[in-house]
Order: sequence, then C-alpha cells, then structure tokens
Amino acid sequence: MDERAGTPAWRAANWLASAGLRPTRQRLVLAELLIGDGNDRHVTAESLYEAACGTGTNVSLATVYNTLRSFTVAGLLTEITVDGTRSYFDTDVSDHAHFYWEDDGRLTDAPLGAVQFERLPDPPEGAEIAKVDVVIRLRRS
Amino acid sequence: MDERAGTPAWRAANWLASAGLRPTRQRLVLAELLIGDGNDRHVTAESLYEAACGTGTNVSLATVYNTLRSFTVAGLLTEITVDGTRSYFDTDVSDHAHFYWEDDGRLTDAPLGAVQFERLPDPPEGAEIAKVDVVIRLRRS
DNA sequence: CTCAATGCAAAGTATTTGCAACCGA
DNA sequence: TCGGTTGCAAATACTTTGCATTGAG
Repeated sequence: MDERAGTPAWRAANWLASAGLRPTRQRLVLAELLIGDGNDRHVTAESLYEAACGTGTNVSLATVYNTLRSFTVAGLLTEITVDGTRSYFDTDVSDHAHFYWEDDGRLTDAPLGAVQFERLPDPPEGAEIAKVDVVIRLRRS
Repeated sequence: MDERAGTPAWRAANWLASAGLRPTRQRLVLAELLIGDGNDRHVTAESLYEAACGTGTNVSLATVYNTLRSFTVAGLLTEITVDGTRSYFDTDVSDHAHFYWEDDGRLTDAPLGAVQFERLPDPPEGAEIAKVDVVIRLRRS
C-alpha cells in the first residue's frame, strides 16, 4: 500500500485507474477537485474550469468539457439536466433525486432514500425503463 | 354562442383569450397547431416551426421561440427539460410525469397517476417545493 | 393612432470538433 | 516511439435580442 494512500491525489489517481483512464496532468487535477476530499460534488463545466484555474495548472475549457464527458462515459460521473442552459455533473453515480435551487441555480442531493415511489408505470410495449430522473425544484420561502 | 364553437380555430382563440394574449395571426396559427384538435402535444420550437410552415402562414422561427415563451409565462404551456440541447413544451399544464424515448428524442405523457410517491423529502430550511419533475427515460428493449 | 407583436439578422450561450503539438506508457 | 490527450480557435446548436415594420384594438 502506497504511503500516500488516502490523500486527495491518491484518491484521484485510483478513481481514474478504476475506469481505465490515463492519469494525465489535467485529468488528475480535475479528478482531485471532484473527489479529492471524498465528498460528493455537483459541478458545471464552467465551475470546474474556474476551480481548476485556481490551482495554477493550465487547463483549457474545452478540455474540461471533454474530460467531463469522458468521465461520464466511463461511468465516473452522471450528467444531470435541470436547467436546459447547462449540464451538471454529479460525482455520486448512484440513483438518487436532486434538489434544484431555482434562485441560485445550485444543485444538491436530496437526502438518501427521501424519495420512494409507490408506483411506477409499466414501460410501454417494446421499451424498458433506463432511468428515472427526479428533480425537486426549490424556491425560497 | 358562436356557431363555430368547438372548431379548432375557436379553441385556439379561446385559449389565447383565457390568458389575455392578443390573438394575432401567427399566435392563432401556433395555438391551433398546439391545441386545435383538443389533444395534448409536446413540441420543440423547431418542430412547431416546421408544422407552422406547412400551413402556408408566414411565421419566423424567432417568433415561434418568443411565442412559446409567452405562452409558457402566461401559463398555457409548461416547459420541460430532459435533454439539455432543446426545450420541450407541453400543452398539458397539469402535474404529470413524462416518458422520454432516448432513441428518437420523443417525449410523451406517462399514464395519468402512473407515478405515485410514497415519500417525498421535507424541503430544506427556508425553502419550499415548487415542483417535482419526473422523467422516465425509455430505451428500446 | 398607438403600442404590442413580428421578421430578420445579429448576438449570445453552452458545448463540440478539427488539427497540430504534446506527453504518458 | 505511438497513440491517446490537450489547447486553441473555429464550428455548431439552440435560443434571445435589437430594431425597423406591421397590425390589432
């Protein structure tokens, strides 16, 4: 076991390795920003890009987009569409509902198991349910 | 009662009137395409624009966009975001879940009452639930 | 007549792509 | 070395906006 086990950098490297993705400099930076501290995170390409710029490493916005897509295809992230104007990416790949704060465009996880379906429709003939997206839109009260 | 009561044109005019929107030529055309036959419909700006062109009336794509937005603000339509790349508008304003056919990008209504929640999370402090969006993604099986 | 609605083109915003330079295995 | 990655700029897709013209009340 590496002496750096458990460090953000180590987590990031392992995360990439688990998906068979090459650990390039920019991927490691982005991965560390995403899961370095072990917490789940919701980002947009833009927000992650800004965070990456803050680290001093040179990363282009296009690469952030491409990387987020690669991570998603590899199963490391889920893409969430709530707003139409931008895509959110979630480091929590498990099936769960989201809170969308309409006032500031923030996306957070709904408490685990908070949403339970009593009934779901049967899929129409010739189709199967791939996924059920639940977005709970919140407004300041 | 107008002798034309029940005709598509009459429905369209009434629909606009109920929202206090001026019955201009293009709004009437679009309204008739949307609810003229009394059925619910799911459209994108592009699909509605094409349909409108087929009627021979001169309508610009920008006007379709602006009109769909006006109708939505007026409460005649709901905007649905499933895909990120385009907005769908639904003539059924009631709260209901949708089927999204991933293969051809089509959007349809889930059977009424097909989705029942056993449990919904309490809204976080200082917020209230504005709306719960449920999109059931279907894949050909 | 007056002000809202429209058409068109130009501007925006979010995202993807083409291609040469680069770098990790 | 070799093929996957990156950066940049240009391209794309969708939607909104500015402004002069039109039309409904």
